[in-house]
Amino acid sequence: MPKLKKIPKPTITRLSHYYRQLELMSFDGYRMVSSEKLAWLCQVNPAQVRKDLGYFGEFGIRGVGYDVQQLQAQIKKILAVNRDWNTAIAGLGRLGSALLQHKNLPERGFKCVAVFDVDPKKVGTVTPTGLVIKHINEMKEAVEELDIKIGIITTPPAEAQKVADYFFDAGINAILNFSPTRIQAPDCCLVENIDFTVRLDILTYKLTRGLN
Amino acid sequence: MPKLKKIPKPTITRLSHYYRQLELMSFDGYRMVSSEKLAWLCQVNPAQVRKDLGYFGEFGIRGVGYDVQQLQAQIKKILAVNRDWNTAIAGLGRLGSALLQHKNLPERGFKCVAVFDVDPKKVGTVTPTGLVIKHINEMKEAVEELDIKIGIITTPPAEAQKVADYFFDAGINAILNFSPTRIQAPDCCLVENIDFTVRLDILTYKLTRGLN
DNA sequence: CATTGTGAACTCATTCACAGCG
DNA sequence: CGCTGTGAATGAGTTCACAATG
Repeated sequence: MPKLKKIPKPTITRLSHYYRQLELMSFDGYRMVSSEKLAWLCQVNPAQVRKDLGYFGEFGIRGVGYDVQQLQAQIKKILAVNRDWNTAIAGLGRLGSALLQHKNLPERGFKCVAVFDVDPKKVGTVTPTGLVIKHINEMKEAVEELDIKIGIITTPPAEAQKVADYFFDAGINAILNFSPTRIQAPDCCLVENIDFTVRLDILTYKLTRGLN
Repeated sequence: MPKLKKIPKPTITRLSHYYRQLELMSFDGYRMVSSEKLAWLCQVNPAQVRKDLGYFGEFGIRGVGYDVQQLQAQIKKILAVNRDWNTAIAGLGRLGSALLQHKNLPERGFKCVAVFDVDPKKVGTVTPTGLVIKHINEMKEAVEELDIKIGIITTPPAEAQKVADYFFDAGINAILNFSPTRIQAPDCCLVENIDFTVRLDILTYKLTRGLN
């Protein structure tokens, strides 16, 4: 019985990692897994695994462990990835195109159903995935028509906020932002940032201090 | 005088954000900034900004604020990005190619000086940036010769660990991993992961719970 | 006198340790 | 008996609140 307690943000991140490992184990034919083994695979503490799962229910069998497929299904439901999610990519440079054709995303249920740009050379042309590139001012109609739930921003930094505002305006309230910009969003909206240079900065910092 | 206290990991991430905002402000001609303004720009608490900086020294002027350019220079030094860092990309699919040609990275001093793949169709050919694609078993020599410090992995997940091991073996101990794989690394080595699907999972989770 | 720098208070997250149970 | 589930203990990180000061 799910304790109604506040769930730590890092728990969600870890659930995603558990999910992937369970997927791999399932592939490899494993039927059961202990918190210890799953923890080892995800490089966390076994108690952490049990606590994380404990926020959402009792999924294990004492003395035995967790049923791999069953736990996978449970986490799928928790993360709400037991369904497809339509996405749209704005900014069809090299990075945007790479994401568009990235196998991983549709496999996991993230379908890119629309792409936007402002470059007149691109707008109107067809992507390798068979989508006609739309102008960002066509966003509102596209979002409604195609039931888009997540906006992915791969524009240059200078354009990112503008594009985000278009997305919000079109009724999207979840954004995955690849541009190195802090996006200002309304309270009702979510932004997840993926910023390479921040991660590289962390590496250089640690490389020059005595590691860790 | 830098207090010799343990520095929280999130502090480094935020320093990178401060750095970018200072860069932008510097561009826009601002000379001074208060912790309050910088905090607002980075969407954090002003006390957080002061505490973060406080770990490394006293950079401000009481009653006035911080000198934009000076603070920028200080953070540059802290993050060790006041110099160039040579990188290598392994896995020249669409994502790897996109990163290779990404303007942002060389601008910030991250120079890709070598690229690796295993595909015989790719090895030996020349990238748009003028690099001859090498086979991963040529890594050791390349790393020494070209003084590569950071390895970037953009291979499919199944190859990631193998490529990481090649990197470690070649004497690299910092890796930026774009494949959705938990990489096992020796204690002396650093891995930063950039995993889109985890971030998308966070969005879907939050979208289906009452936001946040 | 506005704003920094920082100990102290607080909030959030992880780990321990063991009771509960199949 | 072994492993889960969880309250209690610990640890990490953030925010408060105010003294220090240019």
